Amino acid sequence: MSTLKKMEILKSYIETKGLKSTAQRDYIAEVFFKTNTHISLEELLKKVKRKTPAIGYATVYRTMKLLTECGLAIARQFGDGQTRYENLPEHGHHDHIICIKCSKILEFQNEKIEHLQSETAKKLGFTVISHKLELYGYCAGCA
Amino acid sequence: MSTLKKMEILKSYIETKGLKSTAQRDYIAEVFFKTNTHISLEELLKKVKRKTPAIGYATVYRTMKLLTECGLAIARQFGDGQTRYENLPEHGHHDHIICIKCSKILEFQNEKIEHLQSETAKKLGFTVISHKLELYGYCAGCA
DNA sequence: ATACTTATGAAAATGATTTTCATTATCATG
DNA sequence: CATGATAATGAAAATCATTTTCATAAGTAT
Repeated sequence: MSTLKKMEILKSYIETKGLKSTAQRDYIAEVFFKTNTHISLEELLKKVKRKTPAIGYATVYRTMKLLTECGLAIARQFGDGQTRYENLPEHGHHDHIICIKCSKILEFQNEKIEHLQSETAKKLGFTVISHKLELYGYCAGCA
Repeated sequence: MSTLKKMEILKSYIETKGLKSTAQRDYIAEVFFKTNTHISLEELLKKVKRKTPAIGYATVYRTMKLLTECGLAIARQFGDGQTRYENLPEHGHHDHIICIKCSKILEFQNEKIEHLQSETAKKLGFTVISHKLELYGYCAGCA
């Protein structure tokens, strides 16, 4: 989904909820929609402050909560104590592999796994709509 | 794996690390190994305090860290801000498939998927230690 | 028993996130 | 376009889970 489309969704969500549109919120969302990693709040705040140093971290927290609420961001905890926010990918879906020592996160796709998943589900009478797959282990550097 | 076997593993882990065995730690581990849900530290502490009110929460934290380290517990975050600990199931590992309509949860096992996972990880330079796989969809009754 | 080291419990510290509060900005309406 | 009601902001304080500190109390090898 494009950034433009996401901004539209946000706008209409704000309208339906009777909220007000603000420059800070729009800018935080805009910066976030440009990311393609699992960004922590701290990192996002740093990015945002480059142009708008006056912004407070509470506002960033509030904005990310809003984006999570309306489905434009996915909040994930990988076990290092910090929530990371994932921007919906432009094209399709991916899974994660996380280093339990250095917290490095890689993304991967595997058609065969996806296929096996729906097959396994079918045997149990289920139709798969979505899934979450996270692998935990040691990366090359930490092995 | 039986509770007894887990206690043995813990004991040998403690020995190899040059740690000392204590009544508190043993008791916390024993109580934890009897659980079969995703228990929070608070809940575990409450259970433990029924018999040993003098125990401090720091000790429970320390013990769960130890159990997690030696693979006898799995720490999970479901997004409510609290870490939950999963006791290794009696019989091997399983994943979950969840109906998004009626919330039914089934467990399943699939060797092929596990194999593909470690293969995929290897290509990325990772060694897999554990994983989380959750399928979401409609069960037979809700399709 | 002794000496050395680890474990414990209570309290303090930490770090991420949330809330409070005074002030400012938005927006529908007159 | 002024107004009034209400939401949003930023800074600071509060909260909550978790970790660390520190003095004291075991555990263990000798």
